[in-house]
Amino acid sequence: MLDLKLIRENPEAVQRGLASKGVSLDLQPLIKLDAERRAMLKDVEELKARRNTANNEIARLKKQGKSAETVILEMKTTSQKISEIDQKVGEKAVEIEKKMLMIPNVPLSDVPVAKGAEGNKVVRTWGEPRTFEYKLKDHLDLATGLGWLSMDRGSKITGAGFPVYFGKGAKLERALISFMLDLHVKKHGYTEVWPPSIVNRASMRGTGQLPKMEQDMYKLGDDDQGSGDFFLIPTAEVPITNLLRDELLEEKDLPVKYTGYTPCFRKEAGSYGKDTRGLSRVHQFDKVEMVKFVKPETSGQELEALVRDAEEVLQALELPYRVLLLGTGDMSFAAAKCYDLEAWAPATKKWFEVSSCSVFTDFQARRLNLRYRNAQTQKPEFVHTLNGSGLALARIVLCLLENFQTKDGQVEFPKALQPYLA
RNA sequence: GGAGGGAUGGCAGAGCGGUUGAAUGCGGCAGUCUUGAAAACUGUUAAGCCCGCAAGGGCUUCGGGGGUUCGAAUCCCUCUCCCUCCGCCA
Repeated sequence: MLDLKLIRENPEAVQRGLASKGVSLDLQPLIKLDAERRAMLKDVEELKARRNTANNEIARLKKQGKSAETVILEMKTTSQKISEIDQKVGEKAVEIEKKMLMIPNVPLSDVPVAKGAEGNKVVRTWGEPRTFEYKLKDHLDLATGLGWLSMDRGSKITGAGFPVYFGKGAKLERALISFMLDLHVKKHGYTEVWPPSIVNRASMRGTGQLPKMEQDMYKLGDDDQGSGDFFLIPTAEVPITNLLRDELLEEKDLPVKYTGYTPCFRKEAGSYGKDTRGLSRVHQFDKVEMVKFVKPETSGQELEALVRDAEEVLQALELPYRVLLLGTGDMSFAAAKCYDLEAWAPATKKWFEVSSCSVFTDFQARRLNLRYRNAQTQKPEFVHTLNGSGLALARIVLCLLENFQTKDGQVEFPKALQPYLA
């Protein structure tokens, strides 16, 4: 959520920021609603001030044993008026919030402005795509042939896009999860978290998946209005970031760094037929995520550190990759700045996004009502939140299979992984 | 699933229709003492919103929503969550 005050006082700048994200949204109706609400608020607050003094008056009169009838009579009509205006103010506030929740975050000033993916910039690459003197199988043929993966059986028991792993394929998932968590915990100083994979509506709203992207989420329960409905998480970002929702942290406790594994569930509505072979785009996959809560002034450097933490996994796995700084047109709803890591798949001959590292500035913190007490001013301020995949498994498996297959159709996994596969 | 008890400030915990925004303790901050620290003592310390250049003023908030009342942290209804006991269960 953006700061309403910012929108009120600096609508042009906000409008420009939104436009760079490809969002054409007229802020004027919102600004008008806000002005109307504040005007009414002023009226009702005056009435309430009068009521408060009258209440004291009544109490005093009663204590003295005098009659308070005239004041009470006056207050009857005043209270009536108050509740009428209060209701209108409340209606405006609901409308305002509804609009506010639909407005995306604005990009930071150093994000390249572009309409679509063409604005993305490769900021660095690591490793050389290997060349092979023998013909490569793509990951699907390879893994299916080895008996490690079955998309067909996944379709049978659930539906298209739900992979089933067997034998070494299954163990590979477990190995990657352990390997990544160990790296982030032991080397990068994150605290390991094992959260639920089902969250409530408030959590989905807190990180920004709702209300905008509801059609992309798997939803449980049939209660559309109430708070009792649940969602399967699309990423561990949701449960882990919401862990601290509605809390007031101490500055000395920042940064808070969590890492956790969860399965991820995505409907991927509207992306059928696009890049869907094998493991490249599935409805359920495993992911290790990193989440950070930081002081605002450090969030820039924390983003760079986050990207490096994710890169280190790829380096340890010896997978050639490139780092993309996303342009304004390709960024997600809540992000202010985002780097994607893409690993090379030599048989499919494509770069696959295996990590996305973003800073959300105070956008999520506002929705989450997550603040810290500034040690100097002693005032609560919103934290900045960040998260990044470290990394997303299905596609990493895809890349590992294609990069490390041998001439005889086997797979020789990178050294770092071998202790976990033993 | 059944039966009870509870939810109050950063935390712990009083209050149970009218000077209660809320006692007290802890924590935080400032000071006294001290070579310095600790201890002790003194003072101070909620958040959000609105008006205002500011000084300052006002409103709201005692889990969420609704109701009763001139007036609700306090009474009623409802939802959510937590605790205890019983049942069921990996």
